[in-house]
Amino acid sequence: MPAANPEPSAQMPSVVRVAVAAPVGELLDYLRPASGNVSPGMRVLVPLGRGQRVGMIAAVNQPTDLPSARLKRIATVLDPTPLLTPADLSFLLWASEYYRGDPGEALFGALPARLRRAQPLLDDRPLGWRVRAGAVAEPPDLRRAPRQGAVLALLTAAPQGLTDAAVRTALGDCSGPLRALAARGLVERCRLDAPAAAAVTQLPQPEPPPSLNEHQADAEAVVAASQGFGCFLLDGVTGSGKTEVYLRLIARVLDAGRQVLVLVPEIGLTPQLRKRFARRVPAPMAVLHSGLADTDRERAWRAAAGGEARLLLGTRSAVFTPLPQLGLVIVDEEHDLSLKQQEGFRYSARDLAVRRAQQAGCPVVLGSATPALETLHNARNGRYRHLRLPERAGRAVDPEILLADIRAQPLETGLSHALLTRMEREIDAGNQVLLFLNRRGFSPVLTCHDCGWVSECTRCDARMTLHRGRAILVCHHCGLEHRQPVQCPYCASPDLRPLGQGTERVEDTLRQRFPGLPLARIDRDSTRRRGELERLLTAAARGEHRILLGTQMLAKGHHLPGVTLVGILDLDHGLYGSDFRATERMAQLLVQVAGRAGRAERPGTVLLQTRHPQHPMLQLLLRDGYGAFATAALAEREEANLPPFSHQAMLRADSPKEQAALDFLLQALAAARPLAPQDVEFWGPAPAQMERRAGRIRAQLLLQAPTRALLQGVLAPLLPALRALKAPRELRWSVDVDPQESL
DNA sequence: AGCACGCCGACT
DNA sequence: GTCGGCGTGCTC
Repeated sequence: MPAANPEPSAQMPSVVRVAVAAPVGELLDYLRPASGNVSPGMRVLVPLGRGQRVGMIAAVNQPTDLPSARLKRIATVLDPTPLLTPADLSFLLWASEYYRGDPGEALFGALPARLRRAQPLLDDRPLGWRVRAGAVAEPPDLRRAPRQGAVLALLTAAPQGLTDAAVRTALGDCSGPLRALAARGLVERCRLDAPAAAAVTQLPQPEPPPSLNEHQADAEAVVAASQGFGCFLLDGVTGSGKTEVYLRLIARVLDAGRQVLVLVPEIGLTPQLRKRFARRVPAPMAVLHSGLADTDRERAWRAAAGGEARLLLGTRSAVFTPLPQLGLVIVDEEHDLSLKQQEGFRYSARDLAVRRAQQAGCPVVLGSATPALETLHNARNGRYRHLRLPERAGRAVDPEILLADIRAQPLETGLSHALLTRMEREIDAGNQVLLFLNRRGFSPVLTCHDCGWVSECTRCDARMTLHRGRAILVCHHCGLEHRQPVQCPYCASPDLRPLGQGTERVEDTLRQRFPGLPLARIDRDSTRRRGELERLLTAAARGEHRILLGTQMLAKGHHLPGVTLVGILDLDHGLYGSDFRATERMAQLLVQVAGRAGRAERPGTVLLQTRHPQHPMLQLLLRDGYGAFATAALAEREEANLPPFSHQAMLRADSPKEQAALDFLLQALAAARPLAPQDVEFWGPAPAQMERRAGRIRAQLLLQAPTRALLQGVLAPLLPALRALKAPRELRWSVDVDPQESL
């Protein structure tokens, strides 16, 4: 690109390519603004249709196919300097192309909320007051307002202005007098040029690092020795000290003057990790996750982009944050589903992290005790270096896993006699017990004993869950709520019975069975309040609760040293689930939950209740561990030609109208077939697993190709074709490249 | 996503 | 005869 020639000749109008904050699906061409310079990464206001929209310059001096009559001119340049570097832009545009998203959505999605609108960068200088220029030439009579007089005198003595805090320190609370003076036009609000408040946290004296065991040291050395880009799978059992390896690598990279990006699956994990990093990392750190207020988010983003923050810890969207000196990327719990965005722009933060490291020419470390089969496959075929931490750090012993065959067993609210007996034993011995049940609420369905009525959702093909504490029926798929009926809505019988159990019901039973014993239920309902999850887990880690009962939330990376027994109430749906990833998910969950037990010196036991104790994959997992399970599961995938041995894209459609989604996907199939080589397969269109959800009828069409390149080769021309299809307004559709859920 | 254009019902 | 319902199509 001829950078030396910013003003091209008049005959060949060079054009600026702009990503507009509207779902137009492509970059749009505009003429340079009448005045002012533009560079990629600056935001602009552009005319679009009748109105005006915010846009981001993606490229300048570009050729165009468009007749000049259709070209409009950039109206306003919003930023004096680019918000994103060319490298940021190329990464974001690559991502939007790979996931077939809208470039505008990708670019603006990467910005803090205020910057998505036309607002300027946040001004972090402290607010203060100063005397208005020329206002005191003729001092007014303030004898009857001595406080105003005092404030005015104070500010006159400090013509550059004083912060609110400085005024308060000198004269106490003066908000009234200041407002009065401002109303008279004597003083005004201003920004003071003091150092901006830090968006970064830093502790002055880091803790000394513990020594590494041999495996940790080897793993660390391998990554540290790598030059430029390299992808590493840090495959370490729970408690093997992955975080310690991260910390050593982070220290090296920070010492070398570069930045580090650490991605974690969920907000729930950030406070713990943040504290641990803060104790050990002697450099400014910023944190980014969805729980932050807009301004905090913008401060963290700016600190990262400006290079003040040396370490950025965040959830999936943090992968898009500009980090000009990126020297290391870490993805913790890389197998976790929440690293995949499941709505709108559907990207995998893990896969993008790899791409990002490649672009930055730095190593990326994917850490997990239960790596995704995709990742293991990459490690085994040599694309990733496979680093193993086979031992638990310290003196911790692997938990013993027992199966409880619950066929034809009497259960007490889903708890077998075997489990209850063991619970009593551990509790009597003063230990903690963790119970895992991945179903919140009281019972997944309410039925009428007389007529057989069931609590079906009116908008979904699903049952409404009884939440007895709140006395409501809730649909977990669309959020619909009803008051808990006191009699059958169909036959008016009062004999309504909850069927099956969720955590709320198990909690009830346990409180009756172990009266007075401290118990914590940890699920989405009990941790709705901000910081509640953190509070409960901290208390749990201190041993305050003797029984911990919870869902998925409880399975993720929290250190609970007092737990000696883990009871898994029901994972059977994972054994025969219809999604081809169901067993992989089941195995990961089982190993993750099991990992909560016996992390300290006390040996742990895991008791898994199942109706399929003979299931071969379950047997394999328990006998030979996750690695052996994964080998067998990968062999099955290869046999069936499923990912990672093929590559998929899911086309989904839904509409309130009965046939519309299927009709659209039939058109899509007709459009796609001619674009696809022989070895690209189409499955469907077919109704989705839950055909009706939130009042919409859903269908899907799966594309499967032997390589990513072939898949992308079909998607590239297919998307414009789909946008051109005539579809009724109420129909919605989406593409999901590398879908993680195929139902 | 906006925002207008468009072609069929109840109003002055 | 119009005002306007929201179905459909475009935006450089």
